[in-house]
Amino acid sequence: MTPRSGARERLLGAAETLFADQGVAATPVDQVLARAGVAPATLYAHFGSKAGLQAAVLDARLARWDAAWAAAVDAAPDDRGRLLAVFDALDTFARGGAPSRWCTFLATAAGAPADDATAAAAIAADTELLRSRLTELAGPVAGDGAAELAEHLLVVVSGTLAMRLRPGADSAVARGRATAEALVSSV
Amino acid sequence: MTPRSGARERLLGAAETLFADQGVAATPVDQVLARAGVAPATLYAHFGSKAGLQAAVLDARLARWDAAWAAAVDAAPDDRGRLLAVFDALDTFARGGAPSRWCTFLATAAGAPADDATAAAAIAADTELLRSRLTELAGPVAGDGAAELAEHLLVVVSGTLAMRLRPGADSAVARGRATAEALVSSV
DNA sequence: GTCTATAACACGATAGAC
DNA sequence: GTCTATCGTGTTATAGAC
Repeated sequence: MTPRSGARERLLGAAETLFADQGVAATPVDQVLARAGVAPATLYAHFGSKAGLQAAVLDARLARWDAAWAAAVDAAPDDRGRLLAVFDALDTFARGGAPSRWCTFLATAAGAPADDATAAAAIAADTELLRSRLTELAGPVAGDGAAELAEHLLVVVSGTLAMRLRPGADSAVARGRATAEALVSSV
Repeated sequence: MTPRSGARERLLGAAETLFADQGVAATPVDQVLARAGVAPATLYAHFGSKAGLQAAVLDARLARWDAAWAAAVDAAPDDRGRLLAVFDALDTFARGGAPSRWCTFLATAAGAPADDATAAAAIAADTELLRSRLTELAGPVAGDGAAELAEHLLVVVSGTLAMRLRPGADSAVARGRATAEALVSSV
């Protein structure tokens, strides 16, 4: 499916890992090049700039997150499980070969000036996916209150991701899920 | 109390504003110097490095946040209001002369490598303040469930801050408060 | 498309006078 | 303590050969 260009794919993979580990700003282009085993001019031929590479990484990553979440929803046994499957997906996404410290999209927004167009587009796409799918999945659980419950869960999912930056990051998803369960149960 | 050195105070103020607006990494030292109207050597005489300046900004900011939150708690009319006063404080803190895009401490953690000692200390101090005071304030509302409710609210507060990075940042605090109210009401 | 080599620049930090 | 001037380094991006 993906048209193969060895250098291009290696650049995307190297950049995704390094950007996630260290942040985009703290990752020199040289380091991406070294990890990918590619020459500078090749990177600029494909992506035009470091920002272009970053945008390509974000695109690829949103598609993979979308797929991972969809798979977790499919694997859940009932309506409630499907709504909470976002936490299963968060838990397994990193293990499925998607290196992440907390959240690529929030990190991009946080690391860029407020008016950066690339960052704004990335965080907007991620937010839209979260809000629309949560609303859809909340329907069978909350009926007319689906939009409101989805909005609550969007806050909780965002909070779960942010908790990964605080001490005790390892238990962030478990704690976030507990909060989400309390909200779902109160409907 | 604070020994006055005009240049020092101006540097702290300029750095707090610029770091909050653009992020630390995206803010060159030159820009802080220009805004403060101070020469490079003066900054290094006072703070030793850009990281030293950042640490000083974080210290001052945690103290101010602590005070602003405490004031909001005092102004609340009842136990439930005191527990939710953290949202009042979030709403008014920025207006009270504390420039912020989302959260200085989370932004510091997000912008630094995972093993950065300065960033880790800052986020740990902020987290400890949030957790301990929320637990204390949850006591009269939730009794034995205070610790659990506080943990939920810590997730929601973190989520509220993260929502400021998503589209619709202006309503982030209002939406976060609504989520918190749903949790408090379900106890 | 990919390479080697290097240009052009911005940044953090310092030297030395006052 | 504060200034002016500058150094050294690391970084992004490009030129030109293959």
